[in-house]
Amino acid sequence: MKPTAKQVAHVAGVSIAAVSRAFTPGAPINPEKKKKIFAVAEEIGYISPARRTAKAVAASTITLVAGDLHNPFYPLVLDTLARHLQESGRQLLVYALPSDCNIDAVTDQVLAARPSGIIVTSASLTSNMARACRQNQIKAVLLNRIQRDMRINAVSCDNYQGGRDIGRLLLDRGCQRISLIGGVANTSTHAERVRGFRDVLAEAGRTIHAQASGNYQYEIGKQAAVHLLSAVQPPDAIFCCNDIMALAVIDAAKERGLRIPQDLAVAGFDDIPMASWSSYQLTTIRQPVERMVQEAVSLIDDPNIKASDNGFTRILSGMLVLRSSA
Amino acid sequence: MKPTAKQVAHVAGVSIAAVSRAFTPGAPINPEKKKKIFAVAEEIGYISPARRTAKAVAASTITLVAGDLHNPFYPLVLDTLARHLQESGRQLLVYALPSDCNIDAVTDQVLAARPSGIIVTSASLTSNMARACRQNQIKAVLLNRIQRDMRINAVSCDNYQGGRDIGRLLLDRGCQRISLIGGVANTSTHAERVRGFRDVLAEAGRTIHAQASGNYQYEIGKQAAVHLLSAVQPPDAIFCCNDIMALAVIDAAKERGLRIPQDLAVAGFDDIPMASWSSYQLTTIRQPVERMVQEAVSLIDDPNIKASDNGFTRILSGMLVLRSSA
DNA sequence: TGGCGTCTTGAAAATTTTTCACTACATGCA
DNA sequence: TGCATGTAGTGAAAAATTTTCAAGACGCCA
Repeated sequence: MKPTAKQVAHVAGVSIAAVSRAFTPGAPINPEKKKKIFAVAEEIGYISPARRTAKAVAASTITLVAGDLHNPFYPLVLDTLARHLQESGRQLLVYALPSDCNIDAVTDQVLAARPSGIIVTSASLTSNMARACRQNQIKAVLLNRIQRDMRINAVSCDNYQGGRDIGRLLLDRGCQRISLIGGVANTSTHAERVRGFRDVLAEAGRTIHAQASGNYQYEIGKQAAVHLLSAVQPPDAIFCCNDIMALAVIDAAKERGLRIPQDLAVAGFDDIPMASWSSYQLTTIRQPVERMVQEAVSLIDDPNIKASDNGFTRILSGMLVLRSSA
Repeated sequence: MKPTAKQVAHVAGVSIAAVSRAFTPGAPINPEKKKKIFAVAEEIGYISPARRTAKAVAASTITLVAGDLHNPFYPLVLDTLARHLQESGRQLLVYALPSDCNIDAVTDQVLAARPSGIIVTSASLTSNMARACRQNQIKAVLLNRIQRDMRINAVSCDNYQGGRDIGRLLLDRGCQRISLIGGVANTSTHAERVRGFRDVLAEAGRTIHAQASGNYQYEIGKQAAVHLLSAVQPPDAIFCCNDIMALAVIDAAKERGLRIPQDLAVAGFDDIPMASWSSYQLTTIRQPVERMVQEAVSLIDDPNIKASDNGFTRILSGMLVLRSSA
């Protein structure tokens, strides 16, 4: 038996007209009464035909929640996603997280729009948000990040293999004091890139000569480079966990009159457009952005995957791009 | 007298149930009959309560149509706009124009979503799109571009004054062979920046020593630089109409062993994050992104401004940012 | 040809939305 | 202080819309 507004009115102790008014945008109703009506409606599973229509219209929308649009890698993701959705007549909603907020700051807004799926990138999913997505039957996908404690869908480059590839390359180049500038410590991108890098060094009987943290940003990455290059035994190679930091390392090295790669080999991760600029010519791992976007949308579109499932993870190979920095 | 579904049914020669089905997503109805019902409904001004609700929900949405998210200036615009809208409980829809398409490619999609306003950036508005916005009572605003033939709202940096400021600076620096790399010829950003630059040189009895076109892109800008620097009398200063091209010029100059700014002074326009990187330290005009975004949203929100009005233009001052490149 | 399944349709029933009269409350003015 | 006015919220009832259901049309297969 399908729930009706009449039942909502009975349970909430209001008139049927009040229930209808609660669901009609701009109709006069006491806000507290409106809240109560919505609570009861949700409890018994009632949704007005008008809201159902609004929901159906919104179902052709996918939402991107982006934690960092200043890193040139993520505008690429956004651009690719927008074009991909447009090709199938769909729309992209974008939420940009302020740098001092976590995703809980936008959870209510994001879910209120009833998108058919949510893609989160360069931000961590909170358990609050994960629960809310499940309750609202809205699928969420992490893009370029994996959170194993969250049971959430994820699409990521094979960061571990990328880290290995760079480690192998620097060893092959004969580098002796191979060092590392890491990203954000509690992210899978950082952890896996470092783990792959460290494993391949260990397999060759080597350890990371020196390590600093660059928070995935140019300025902090540059400070980390200055710190490492000031050591008594400075590195002769640095793997940076993303390109922006690697470009900062190159800048810092040049300021000290170091030649790239003769005095210092530098490698990054991402292959942002700036990596190919003449001042940098950065050797890096190219993330397969097109494929990653396709897979994320696929996960959302797959009818066999439910919002309440335990999460699927798809790992896609990156590609080593050789330029003159290492 | 408010139009009813009963009237639509009478005019279209169908039942009231058919009219309701036409407006209910997923309800079974012959597609041709559906089209006819919508046509009649539009003619007499009928919209079902369900569709009215969907429309009201969409009215808290603003759409950004972006022609170029690869230029780091525009992700900044997008990020600023998204955050600005979120603060007032609104949502941002994003459409990314493929590089071989004009805005007509997304007009139907964009308008079908019934946003409360459309912001177009790094793309030209077509007369088709302008007309469609007026018919649908949806306000459009050009951001960082002005099209005087379109009678459309626009918000822009004072490109003319910016061009003047750079010209004045290069003259003050004593540069003799002051040259120019332009952007995209039929854009207001190009035209005004060049005009300001040219006017200030003319006022000092000078002309532009040499000129090339860089299409606002790194690679083409670099080719233009190589061309200018290969001349018998190469420039000792180059003003590039955007930062990306200026960074490419610096790269090209360094490849030739030229010192910046002693052998070649370089200036740009935008103040993207990369302009402050150590390899570049670019002197440029900073566009007031926050203010521009605020003004664009203001134009959309202003109840006294109608979609059918002749268009308002707001010009905001940029700021000369001195670094070591000029 | 008959049976079955699918799609579309209008009449009628069910449900939702809107209208209207009323109440309560706040504000301004004499 | 009392009265008039305006605004916001409300439920009953009228109006409008949506859904249900039975019927017809059509295509396919044995």
